[in-house]
Amino acid sequence: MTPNTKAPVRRKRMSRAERESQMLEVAEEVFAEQGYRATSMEEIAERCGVSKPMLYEHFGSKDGLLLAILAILARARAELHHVTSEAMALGRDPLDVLYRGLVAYYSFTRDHSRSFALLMHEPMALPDATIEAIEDVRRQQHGLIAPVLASQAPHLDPVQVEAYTEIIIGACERISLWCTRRPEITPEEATRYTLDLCWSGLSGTINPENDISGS
Amino acid sequence: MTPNTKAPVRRKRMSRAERESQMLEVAEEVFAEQGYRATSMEEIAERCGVSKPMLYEHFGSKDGLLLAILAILARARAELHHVTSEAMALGRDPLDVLYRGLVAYYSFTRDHSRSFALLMHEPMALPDATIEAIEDVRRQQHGLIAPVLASQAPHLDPVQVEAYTEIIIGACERISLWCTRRPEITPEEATRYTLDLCWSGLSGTINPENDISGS
DNA sequence: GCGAGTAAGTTACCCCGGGTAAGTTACCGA
DNA sequence: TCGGTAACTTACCCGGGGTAACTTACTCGC
Repeated sequence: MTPNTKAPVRRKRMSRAERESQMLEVAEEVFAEQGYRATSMEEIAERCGVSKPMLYEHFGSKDGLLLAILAILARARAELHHVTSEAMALGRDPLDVLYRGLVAYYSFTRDHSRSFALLMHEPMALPDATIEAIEDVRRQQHGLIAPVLASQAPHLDPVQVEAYTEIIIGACERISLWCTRRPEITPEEATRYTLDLCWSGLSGTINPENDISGS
Repeated sequence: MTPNTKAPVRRKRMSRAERESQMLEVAEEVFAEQGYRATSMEEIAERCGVSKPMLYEHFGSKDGLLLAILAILARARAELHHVTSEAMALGRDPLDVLYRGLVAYYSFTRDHSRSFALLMHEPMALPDATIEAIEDVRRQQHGLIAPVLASQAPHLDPVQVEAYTEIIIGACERISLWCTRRPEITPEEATRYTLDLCWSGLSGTINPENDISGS
């Protein structure tokens, strides 16, 4: 008798803009929950209370949908860029500039952690076991680096050791990827760059007397 | 008349071990060429001169095949770990230890660049346009960071600026990911850790008088 | 009010690619 | 030479991305 036996979900008709933003919201949530590859368009559509072709009407393809989500992120990012640039302009010295930029970056990634995870967390599309394999590589690196830090600087608290270790791992990954784009860089040079920065730091390199504006 | 009109590829029968290693070799190549998602089992099978179910016989699934490749990589990595550890044990001071470790790491990633790219290059499974979006984020960061370095340290050559920028980007990505695992870390703390390392470097933190062995 | 036009939505389908069941071929040892 | 088995094939299933063609409901001019 009750109509909901036949119509369990109250499917409302919506305007294009309304529907679109609802879809984006749902899709971001589902992607973040299950990863990109594991999520079917069917499921997103269902959760929107709508059928699959509607999604295609709005976004063209699964990739298109993801791109639309990323575009939102890009707008936020543009905002970040703007704010950061202004903050940098206010910095009195390079250290201050870096400080402001970093705080903005980390705040941003925290406030947008869902989209950000979608972007940077590779879980998205890789087979589960593979992610494990990748993390194994990192754990191994962690196991190599952290003890050195801990034993050499016993006064550091464990969280600090962890943070430094993460930084070094990130730096290594980035640089070795960079090396594939610049094959002329030898491992020794790569090492030198890495050590210059991680060991000596920028403080010695950047002239503290300069201020941020070029002149 | 000639038999190769009907049998273009000379499909030889092989022993299990022979076939398996051939498959791994081919698969690694094709994955590296086209990415994981874009590669079909059919194509790998074809290039092996064999039919699809053979792949499944050997590896169970597409993910299994990738895992088997990664396992090879893991063995090489174990080798690296061993070599690196020994090198580290020879290091006279922390800097030397880091130096040896880094050279080993970068040499390894270069020598195994194909598998390594497979592992670390996210292209693997993400839609192409998405990769572009991710790279956009990085380019933006690059655009923020590189000018600061360049203007503040004019004596650095461009390659160096690029390297340092890559390191900072890598560090930021890693730390912000780390923050999602440790939500109690504030952006300000994250910034402090990043700056401590990238600005001041480890040299001040690690006591140079300690030698590598704990005692 | 009422029909035309359009935007929102649906059903039913294609096809590709991962994965499998069942059958076929070639090698090897007794 | 013949049986057994390991290497291999054909022919299929099915889930999910993507589309064509059709239907429903709101809106606006008369």
